[in-house]
Amino acid sequence: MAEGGSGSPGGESLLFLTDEQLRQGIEAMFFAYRGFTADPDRILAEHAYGRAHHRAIHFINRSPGTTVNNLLNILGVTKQSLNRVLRALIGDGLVESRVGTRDKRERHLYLTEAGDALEAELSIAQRARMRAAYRLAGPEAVRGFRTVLESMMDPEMRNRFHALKDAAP
Amino acid sequence: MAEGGSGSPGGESLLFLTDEQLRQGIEAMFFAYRGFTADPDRILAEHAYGRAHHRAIHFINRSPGTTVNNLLNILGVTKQSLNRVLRALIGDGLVESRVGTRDKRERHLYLTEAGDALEAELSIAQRARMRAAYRLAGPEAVRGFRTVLESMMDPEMRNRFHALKDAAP
DNA sequence: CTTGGAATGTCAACAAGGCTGACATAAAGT
DNA sequence: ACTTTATGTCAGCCTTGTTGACATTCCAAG
Repeated sequence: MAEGGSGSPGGESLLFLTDEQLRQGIEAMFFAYRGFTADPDRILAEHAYGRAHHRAIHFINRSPGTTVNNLLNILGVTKQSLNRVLRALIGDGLVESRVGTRDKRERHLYLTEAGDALEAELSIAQRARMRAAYRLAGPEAVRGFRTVLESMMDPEMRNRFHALKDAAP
Repeated sequence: MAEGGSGSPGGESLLFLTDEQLRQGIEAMFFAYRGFTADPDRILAEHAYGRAHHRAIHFINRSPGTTVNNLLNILGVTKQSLNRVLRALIGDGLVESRVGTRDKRERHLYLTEAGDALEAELSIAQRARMRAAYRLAGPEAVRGFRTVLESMMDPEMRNRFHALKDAAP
């Protein structure tokens, strides 16, 4: 209506940009995300945790020693929200919080052995779903998948995503 | 660890199935979904609604006259949760609920003019983000994107997704 | 050395949107 | 006619997000 995405396509094949195609993409994102979180959600429920705990555990595992503030920016929640989750994880002995040596205001976060175990349980399940989808779709499709997802991110999030990627061995 | 996704790849190029690649895909999904919902979230906040309202509005628009139970299955929430959202939308005059003629137990849901207006506002914003991402990535990547997302869905959700697709003109 | 600002943590209150349980009503089956 | 099933509603609880206020601790600038 406003942008005329469903108008007559130009000379090239722009049929993949019609409103109907876009709507299907939107719905695909919705349904796929449900599948994406389904397996971890089941595991988390057994441990009386939620997605918020999963996210914290994931990114602490990804960047051991990360500060609370860094985690805050990655997760995009308030410190009060994150603090509630971290308190639970620290209290349950899954996460260790060490006062910074250089800057003692900072708390550096690490997974304990128990935290590592839960992280492994969660990520193995989530990777299994991902691996099955990747295998079924093939490498070509996976490249496209990654390309579109990156284009969909806010620029700031894209930077964080790349920073994480590049930090990996 | 458990499935050995990072072991030596087979004869073909299976490097896209390494744990590291899968982890990057997982993180890409997380960050992309944030972008995916960001624009609607902003609009919804102005109207004092949330994502739950958006989802209901989207699928009522997609299948006018759908029953509450059908919507329930698509959204994957309890009827009590959905009811709270529907009551608000009906009370605010965005959705109309008509008692079924054949089976009077059913309520058939329709968007009013006002509901249509909000739906348009939301979906225009969301499609704009999607369109930009699609255009940047190109048709080939979009095909891959769609393929991987479909493979990631639970089978039941994949069926619902296809049913919606095929119902479209 | 003092002070301002930044990083962290805590407490309290509140809202959105999940959930379960209890229940009313209409339709369908026996 | 009575029971069962399907559907929708209401009430209450929980997680996880939000703001606001405030204490603490420390670095760094004046």
